[in-house]
Amino acid sequence: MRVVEEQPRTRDASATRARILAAAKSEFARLGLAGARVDEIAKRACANKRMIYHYFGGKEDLFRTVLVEAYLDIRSAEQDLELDHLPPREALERLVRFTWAYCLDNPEFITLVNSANLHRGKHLKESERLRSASRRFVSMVQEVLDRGVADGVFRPGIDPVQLNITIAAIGYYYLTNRFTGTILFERDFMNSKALESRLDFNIDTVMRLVLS
Amino acid sequence: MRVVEEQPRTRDASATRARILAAAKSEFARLGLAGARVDEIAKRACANKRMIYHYFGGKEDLFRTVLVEAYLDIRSAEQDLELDHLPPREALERLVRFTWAYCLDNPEFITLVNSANLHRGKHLKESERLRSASRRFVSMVQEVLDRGVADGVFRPGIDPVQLNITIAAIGYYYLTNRFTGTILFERDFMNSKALESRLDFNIDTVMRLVLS
DNA sequence: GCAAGAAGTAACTAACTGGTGCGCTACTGA
DNA sequence: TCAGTAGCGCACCAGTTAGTTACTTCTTGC
Repeated sequence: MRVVEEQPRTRDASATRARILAAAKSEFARLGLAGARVDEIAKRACANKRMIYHYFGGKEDLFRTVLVEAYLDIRSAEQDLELDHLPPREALERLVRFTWAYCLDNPEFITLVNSANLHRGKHLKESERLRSASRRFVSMVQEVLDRGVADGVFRPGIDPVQLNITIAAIGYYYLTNRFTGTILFERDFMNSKALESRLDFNIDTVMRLVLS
Repeated sequence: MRVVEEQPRTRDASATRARILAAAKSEFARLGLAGARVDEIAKRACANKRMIYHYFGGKEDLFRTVLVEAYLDIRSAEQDLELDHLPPREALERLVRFTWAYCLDNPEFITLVNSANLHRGKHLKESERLRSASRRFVSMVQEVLDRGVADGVFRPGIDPVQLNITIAAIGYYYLTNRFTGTILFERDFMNSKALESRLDFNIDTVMRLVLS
């Protein structure tokens, strides 16, 4: 049982840290690592710039923290899907829907990942925590595939990593390139009908890929 | 033995312009719009910074030019595929292989497109030339689909734009996110065997999607 | 109640960055 | 031949940027 809440302190290290992190996430997502400004992050966090250096060390380290947290967030959300409680087909469809919805609801995630890769992944290299979370995720998908094969609904021999990449790709690409896509293909990528069509198309793509 | 070539002119506007454009493409691709440095571009182009402002107006305009040229290049290469000379299945497989190979051989293209979208496509907005090139491309794919349906090998009702997006996505995503992918999934994304597997997987994905 | 450390602030700096003013030089057309 | 122009280079600027120094203020354990 939570005792007293804790009275509104004028100083609150963890709250300040969290505000900085949120502001940084938003700014790095909006402008990239090079484009984001430390002063602006501090301003938006209603914190003094000095605090960024105090809590995170520097701009690059702040970016690293933001990035790792963003990845841990999605991995954690994936675990909550509880795919093992569903029949294989439904489980897979649920994963496709989730991946799509997550990118839609967390547009910063996409641009952060893009920035991370622009910098050749160097901000992610050390994180064992992330690697093990990813391992869990792959096993989860592997398990769905195995059950599907056992039930005779999925064809055997599908690599869960390739499948994951494809599921992410068909949603992620559409959303990250929505601006150039809208211009080049002269259609609105983001109205609700377009979004619905794309999701349907993606579910269809994945199902045709795995069904036996 | 070097033949005449064209005598080494001390001044060559179009050559200088081209060197700047090439250096800019490389730098913008490597570091993004905000990360690239005008001084560095000039240095790598063996040109004076002043020339960048003379030929292109400014950093943003230079980026716009680089971006439009990059898009025109891929659209032009797509037209050279001559898909209409091939049976529908072969035509489509050829397109998938081409898209993959193009991203592999022109890694700058991917990061330039990412940068363009980070800036919400604003550098592409005016280019009618690009829109019409894209229109031609979509018709080309539409025509392949139509022939496939007529031949009874493809199922009807497939949207060529959605198909294009998917073909691009499954290659592009793998390559643009190869750094984080390599780390998270603990496998080398770029050795020749991995690349071959991915291409096979992608061809399979697209074929299963369209075959009747 | 008080010392000590943690949270927070403001002003500063050294280096950098996009962009220019201006003059020099080679080519070209009449 | 020679004036005009386009290509080019130097040196500079004003604004910005990541990071720091030196300080004050609050909180907490004892």
